[in-house]
Amino acid sequence: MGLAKTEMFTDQQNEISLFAKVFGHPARVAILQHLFKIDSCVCGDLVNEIGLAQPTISQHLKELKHLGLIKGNVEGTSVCYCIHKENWTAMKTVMTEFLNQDLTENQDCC
Amino acid sequence: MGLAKTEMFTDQQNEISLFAKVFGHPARVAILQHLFKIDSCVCGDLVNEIGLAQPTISQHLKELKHLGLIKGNVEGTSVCYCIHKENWTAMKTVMTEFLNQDLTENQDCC
DNA sequence: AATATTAATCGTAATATTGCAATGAATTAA
DNA sequence: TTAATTCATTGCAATATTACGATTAATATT
Repeated sequence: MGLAKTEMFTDQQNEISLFAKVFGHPARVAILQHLFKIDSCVCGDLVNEIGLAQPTISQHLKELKHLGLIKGNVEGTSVCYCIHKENWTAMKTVMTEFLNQDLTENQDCC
Repeated sequence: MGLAKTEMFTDQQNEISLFAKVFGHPARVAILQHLFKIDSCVCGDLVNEIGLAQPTISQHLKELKHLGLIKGNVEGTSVCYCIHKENWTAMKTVMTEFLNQDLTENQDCC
């Protein structure tokens, strides 16, 4: 039905999948990498940087902001975006724990 | 249009988003965590473990297998699944590099 | 052979996502 | 005040995803 039955999973599983989902589009990956690369706020040139229309970029930024991974500050007519450090670090903890599950005892039986 | 314009992004950005997308559903997160937890092959009981119908689980397993993150071996009438260690490690390298982008110089101007 | 078991596939319905043109809201510049 | 700039929002079309009943395919058991 196109709808995840989130109630049958743990909070942790749902949290991991929500973070992963937002990284599940190359435009959002590109936006985040650009924000890291310029290492400060970016005001408006994301539309030129990425090759998508302004409403599309705006929508992707909204999703990143909704998850708390970026901040947006209004500066006159433009808006400045940057990585939300604390939240990024918190997200990294959750995702890293998932990725680093222990493999050492695995018998590799297949 | 519901279709990512992958050709306008780098191979790395597309690869990150593909891995992330497969983690973007709690059922697949739960399947992977279960495979790690039992630390060996699991033969068939994933449908009981997760609360979804057999065709749904089978579909999620297919996606995980397609990305190479799990292996599936036929054993009689059942199929045994386990984590594909090498590919998991390779994926982890890609994802960790993305998550660990340097924040130290960031001015946090917002 | 007939039946049971297990898992993949097919078909379909419901919902979500992506992308953008058009528009709107807010500020700045003239 | 009028026009320009910048970005958010709306509305819509195209496509993707999720879920599952029904079926199929393959092997195992009797």
